[in-house]
Amino acid sequence: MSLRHALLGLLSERPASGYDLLKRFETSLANVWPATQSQMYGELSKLAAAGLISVSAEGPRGRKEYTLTDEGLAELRHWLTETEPQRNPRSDTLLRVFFLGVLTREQAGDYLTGLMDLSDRELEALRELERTIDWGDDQLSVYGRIALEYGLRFNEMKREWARWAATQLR
Amino acid sequence: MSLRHALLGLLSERPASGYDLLKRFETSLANVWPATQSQMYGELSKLAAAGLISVSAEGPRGRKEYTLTDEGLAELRHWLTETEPQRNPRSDTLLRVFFLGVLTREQAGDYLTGLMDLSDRELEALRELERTIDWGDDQLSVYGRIALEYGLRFNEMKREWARWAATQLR
DNA sequence: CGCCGCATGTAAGTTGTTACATGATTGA
DNA sequence: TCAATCATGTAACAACTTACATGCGGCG
Repeated sequence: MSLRHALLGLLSERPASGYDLLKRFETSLANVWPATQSQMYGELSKLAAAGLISVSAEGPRGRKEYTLTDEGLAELRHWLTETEPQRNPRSDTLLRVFFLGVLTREQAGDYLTGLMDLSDRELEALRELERTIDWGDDQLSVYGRIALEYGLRFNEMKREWARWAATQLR
Repeated sequence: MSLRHALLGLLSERPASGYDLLKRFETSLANVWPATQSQMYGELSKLAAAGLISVSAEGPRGRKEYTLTDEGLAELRHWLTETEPQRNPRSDTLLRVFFLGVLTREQAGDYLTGLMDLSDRELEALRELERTIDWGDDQLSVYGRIALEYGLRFNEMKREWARWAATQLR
C-alpha cells in the first residue's frame, strides 16, 4: 500500500505528471521504493478516483498534471504519524546465507566476498549520487540527505559484516 | 521466486512436512523471508510437480513428508552459485523519511526516535533469540549465527543512524 | 469424550512485473 | 524528415495476503 503514499509524497512538493513522477522514481526513490511505469499509471488513476489527487492541467500528448488535494495531504500526514512502518522486508541476500552449507567452504567464501564487492560498488554509486545531486535547502534535500546517509551506513555495515563472516568460515 | 528456494533449502537439511516447514518459517526464517501457510502449501505442490521434491512418506491426518530430490539439490546449488541476489528491497521505513517535510520538526523528530525504540526492541528480541536457540555445530547453526549477527549489526546501525538523524533536525 | 494441536487445502483480492501497444512533439 | 523523447495506457502473469473451510489424532 505504500506506492500510493510515495506518489502522494512526491506530489506534496509540486504538481507533476505520471511521466515526471516516473523520473523521480528512477532517480531519488529507486533505492527505496522502485516502481514500474505500468503500476504507476494505474495507481494514479485510482488516487484521482479516490479524490486524493486531481488533474490540475492538461498538456500536449495527453499529458495530465496531477495536484495533491487537501484530502491527499491529510492522508499523507495520517500515514506518517498514525501508522507503523511494519513490513520487515524480505532479504534474498540473507536467505542465501542460511543455506550456504550445501556448498563447499570455498564457494560459500566466494559468495561472501561477492557481497563485499557488491556493497563497495553500491557505496561508490551512492557517493557519486551525493556529488551529482544539487542539494538545496528545501525539505526534500534535508530528508533526502538523511536517507542517503542511511544508504551509506547500511552498505558500510554490510561490507564489514561480510568481511567478518568470511573469517568465520575458517 | 525465492520462496521455492527457501523451501528447497530447509528440505536440504532433512525431510519435512508442510506443517513442519511452516514452523521453521515462523522461527528461524521469520525475519528473513516470511511466508504464509497458504502460500507454502501451494508452492510445495508446484515443487513436487516439477520434480524438485517428492513425497517420501505419508502420515496420519494426511501428513505428507517431502524429501529433496537430486534435481532439487542441483537447483538449490545453482541458485546459490549462479544467480545474483538482486532485488533491492523496498523500505517502508525509509520511504517515510523522504516525506517528513510535510510534518512539523517535532513530529519528524518523534518519528525518528520511534525508529530508535523500534531498533532497540528488535535488538533485544534478537539477543533473546540468540540465548534460546540451541546452537549446535551443524551447518545451519554456523550460517544461522552469521545471519543473526547481520540482524544485530543492522539494528545497531539503524539505531545510531536514527540518533544522528534526529540531531540533524536541529 | 472433548479440546487442542496437527495438517492440508481453496478462494478472492491486492500488489508488482513484463511485455505489448500506440501515438504526439520537438529539435537536429 | 526522422529519431529521440514525451506520454499514457492495457493484458497476462506471478507473488503475496487474508479469510474461509475441513477434519483427524492424541492426550488428559
